[in-house]
Amino acid sequence: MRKQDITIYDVAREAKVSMATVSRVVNGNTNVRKDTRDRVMKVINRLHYQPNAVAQGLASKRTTTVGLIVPDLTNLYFAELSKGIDDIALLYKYNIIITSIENRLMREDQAIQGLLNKQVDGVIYMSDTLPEEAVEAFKRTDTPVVLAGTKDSHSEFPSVAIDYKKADTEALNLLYNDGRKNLALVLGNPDTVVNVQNRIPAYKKFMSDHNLGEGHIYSNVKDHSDGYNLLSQLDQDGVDGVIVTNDVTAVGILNSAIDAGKKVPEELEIITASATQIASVVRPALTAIRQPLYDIGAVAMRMLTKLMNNEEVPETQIELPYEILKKQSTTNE
Amino acid sequence: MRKQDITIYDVAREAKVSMATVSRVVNGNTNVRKDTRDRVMKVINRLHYQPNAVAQGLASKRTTTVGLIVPDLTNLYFAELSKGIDDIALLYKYNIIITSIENRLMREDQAIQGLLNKQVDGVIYMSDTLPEEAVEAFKRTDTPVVLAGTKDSHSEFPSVAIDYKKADTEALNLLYNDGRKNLALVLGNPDTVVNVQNRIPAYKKFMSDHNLGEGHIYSNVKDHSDGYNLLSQLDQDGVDGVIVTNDVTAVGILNSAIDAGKKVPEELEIITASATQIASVVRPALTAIRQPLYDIGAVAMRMLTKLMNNEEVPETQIELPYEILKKQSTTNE
DNA sequence: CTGAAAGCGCTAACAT
DNA sequence: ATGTTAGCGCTTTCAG
Repeated sequence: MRKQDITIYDVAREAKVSMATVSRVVNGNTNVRKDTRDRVMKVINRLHYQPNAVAQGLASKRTTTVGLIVPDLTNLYFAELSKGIDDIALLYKYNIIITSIENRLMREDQAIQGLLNKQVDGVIYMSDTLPEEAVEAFKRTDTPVVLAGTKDSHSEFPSVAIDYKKADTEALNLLYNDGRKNLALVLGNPDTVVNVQNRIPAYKKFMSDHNLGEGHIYSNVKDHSDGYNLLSQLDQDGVDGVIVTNDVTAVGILNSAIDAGKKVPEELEIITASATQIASVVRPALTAIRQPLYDIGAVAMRMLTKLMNNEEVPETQIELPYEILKKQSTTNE
Repeated sequence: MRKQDITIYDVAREAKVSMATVSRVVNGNTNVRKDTRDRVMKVINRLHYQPNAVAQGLASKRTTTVGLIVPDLTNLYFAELSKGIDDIALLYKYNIIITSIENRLMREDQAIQGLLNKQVDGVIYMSDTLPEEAVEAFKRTDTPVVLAGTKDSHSEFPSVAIDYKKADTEALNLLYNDGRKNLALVLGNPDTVVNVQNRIPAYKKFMSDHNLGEGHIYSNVKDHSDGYNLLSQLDQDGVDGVIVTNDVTAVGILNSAIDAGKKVPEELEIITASATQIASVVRPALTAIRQPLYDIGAVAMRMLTKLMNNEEVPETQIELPYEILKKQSTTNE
């Protein structure tokens, strides 16, 4: 496979020690006399020896590799989560195998099984939907899993996220205080755990608490173009304030309004429930629930390192603080 | 490691065949009688046997894993490239190990070495800079490498990209035909191969061919805020048309202009040299050189699969067609 | 502190 | 068509 294939055996021979000793110095085992350690190190450097991680993995049953399951890399929401994960993984010397499941050729449970076959030491799961087969796949294994930026319906798995209910309620309240009474909620997939258990109930409760009627929930609005096309419906329904879960979708609505000569925020207020770089870069900039995506990823990965080392993890259901960033798509009165 | 650790040996015993035969059916080897194959398959399913990819990798010296080296996952340029890579990798059943090198804790050659230690079957390199140590690291190995969305200075490595010189010249010409004479070039890192060998020479040649003087090249303008702050300099230099390599940077300039009440495109035309989703989502939408990022990634990965199988690859320096997307940041007269 | 030896789970000749 | 037998390169008892 490699041009030069220096093995631990070559080093042992050259340094006149056993492979066991070489293994010890490679792994930083302290039970090696300083001068033998130095001698071995010298040979390692001279021969440019590099341990074969696959062989190490087979022998030690640890691959120092974690698997990431993510719907779509080109969605900045996941990219920013991944960055937090990646930085902490680097810190703890773990490699990352990424499996993208947007492609319909790959189901969630297949993705999980594939990672387990690769003997990853842990998995971070970022998809907003966790099908039953995926739950089963996780339960069949001892490999630890952490959910990042999402939750499962029974809180069976460790997770790092924010309090979506509270955040949405606060956002709705902002619109309400700006005088908006015809509030709408725009969702992508309406069947995700977060939507079913948090966003939709929070919305319904808010509407009923404030006697605002049934309101309007729009589902399956997933990208810029869906958002763009939704505007006419919003107009028709007389919506004057809207929470949009995905910020690219929110930008679609915004651009549609701009192109139609509809004033944002005067005639329509928009809040995106997940701010990525895109939300801050458009004009008018979008008021947003800022989830600490990088931190969510980082904390999730940190928790996973503990789980992989069988360390004590006192709290496995973590909620990080969010922030409501008031920008130009709300009047903020 | 796993709760249930069914090995090929267990299957062999239960199916009353040798492990070799089990291995054969697992790997789709045809030299197995149909009824034994069926019997083995039945046991595999009953026991939920899953091959240990690490052991397979050690024995076969192939890991069906490729390494990706990427500067920054949250840059859509790389995310879109990665998506193309990922889709083709899935098609050919390769897993992907991602190594991000933006973090200063990780040098290019260390990233490469790390991937080689993991015994990846191939590497796709996406960073726009390829330091000498990285070149050396690649040369020390037989593991194939493909550059995606970038080039190396001596065309030593297979690569998939576009003709940057031609594209830039065409973009400059568009500005010129719109009547702009004070043209500028805005770069991130000025020392990348693409900038040094393609963009800067193309710019200089264009300026001199059209007697437009020295022109202005601005370097190290890397993000939205850098772009935002650059506007005053552009004003000072009387620039009326600008090519910006990074589209987030371009948006920074655009937003700065909007906020300063400067009309785009009337007073300043902007073309971004790499269009991601962001370029099309801002208003006015950015005129752009549309690089087929997804395709570049896909073609690079496809080429890598051939290289990994020692197949013939007639052309290793591939240039894909680009497109100039005329949008609202140029007048397009 | 160091070495010998037995695997880790699988593939790949080589036999039969 | 199937079985036998060496490894792949390393870690990890177990002795000493």
